[in-house]
Amino acid sequence: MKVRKVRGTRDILPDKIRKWQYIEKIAREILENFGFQEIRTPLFEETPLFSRSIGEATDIVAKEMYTFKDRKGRSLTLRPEGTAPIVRAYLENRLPTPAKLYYLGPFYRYERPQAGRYREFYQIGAETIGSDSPASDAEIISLTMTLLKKLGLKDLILQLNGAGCRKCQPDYKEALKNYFRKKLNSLCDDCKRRYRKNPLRILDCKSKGCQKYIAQAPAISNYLCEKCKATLEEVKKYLDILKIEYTINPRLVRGLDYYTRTAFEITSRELGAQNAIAAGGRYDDLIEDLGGPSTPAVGVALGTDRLILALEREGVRLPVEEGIDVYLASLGTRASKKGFALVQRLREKNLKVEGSLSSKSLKSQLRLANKLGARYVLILGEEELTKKKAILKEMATGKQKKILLNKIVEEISRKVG
RNA sequence: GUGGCUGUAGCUCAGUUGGUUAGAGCACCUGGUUGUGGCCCAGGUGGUCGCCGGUUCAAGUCCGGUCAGCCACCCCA
Repeated sequence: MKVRKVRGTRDILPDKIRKWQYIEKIAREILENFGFQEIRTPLFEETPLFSRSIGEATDIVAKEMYTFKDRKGRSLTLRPEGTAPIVRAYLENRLPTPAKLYYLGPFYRYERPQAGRYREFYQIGAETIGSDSPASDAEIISLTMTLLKKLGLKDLILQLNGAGCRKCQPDYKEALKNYFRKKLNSLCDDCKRRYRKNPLRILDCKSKGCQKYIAQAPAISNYLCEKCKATLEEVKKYLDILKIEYTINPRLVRGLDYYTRTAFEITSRELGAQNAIAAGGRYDDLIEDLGGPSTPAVGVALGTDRLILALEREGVRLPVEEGIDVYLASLGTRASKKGFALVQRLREKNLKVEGSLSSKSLKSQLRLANKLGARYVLILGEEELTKKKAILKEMATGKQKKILLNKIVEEISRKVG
């Protein structure tokens, strides 16, 4: 039996990894520009960290976590999202407040795979812990938009909403329940379930039958408390200052229980059903819930896989570097030994150098050099050795000239550098 | 978790109403005379037709199961 990759996982192969590296490089640059610092937390944590923060009733906790027992019987879970581990690390290490942290890496959820949805998926995220200023919300949104635009995405929609807080959310949920109670029989089966579990989720049901009732449903904006209202208004003002376009979607809800007040989502029109590239919001109660002092916070998570998918669908070409600087072709054993040393010296000059390790024909060595995208090829054979010169060929033009062996390193690093 | 579509060389796909050694393009390798790439030409390597079982004299082709991918739902980044 052949061993295959586990369902919902992927190998990111060399021909694609440049894109990933480029995206991660740009992401780091922008995040650092915005004053965020990288943090790395473990891929697995104690299970209660997630079940308590994300919410016992959510799908993530109820049926999508990779939970297992270790050899001492402790219940551990592969991280299904990034915020809870960071809050844990923030509290455990008593990081200075406000803490502006970012992370990137893999996350795990047991879902049915689909394009843009994997069981091992990658996210880039940022969290500002310890600031209740709506400017922080706007800053988080701004950095996300800056990154997406810098990478070349155009077809984006930013949706914003006030999700309410501990004070006003219960009132709104009650109002929703009152409203839908009489219509329960007309709603789809999923919504009947949502009615009991989390009435907020009825609001983004896609079924036509439910839509018409949803349109008439009470809007959360009428139920927000003063603080929630003020926060939303301020965030909008800050976004206006930055000229970031958004639409208010009063029915935007997040799937994780810890979100409060600001909720936002950035979608791409290119993506189909799994169209959320980035999403986030405030979670002003989470830190206290996890045993810390009452601390406001706001964050965002970006789906790297979906980001790449959207870039591909929009036909964006990333400026990734390809090819090597020098390929050394050698003929004969004496030349290949000499060449081996030369390759090393060129590499020490921080050049990308490849040399033939087998004694193939010059023709096939040049074919390989071409395939590797070599800018220059150094040809070294018996003839060159006796004359103490090598041939330097520029692949783009095909021009070649002879260079003294002891001047080669200098000459090439001048040309390439 | 539910429904649907798909599954043939590394990749993209052809394979007639089930019938002899399963094809193409790309990729890969070698060659087109002495030590020179990209184009072109010639030749070559490569497939237990996802896997298991069934129907049949005979299955890549039909049926069932299973696994995987995709689409929608669900969920979410």
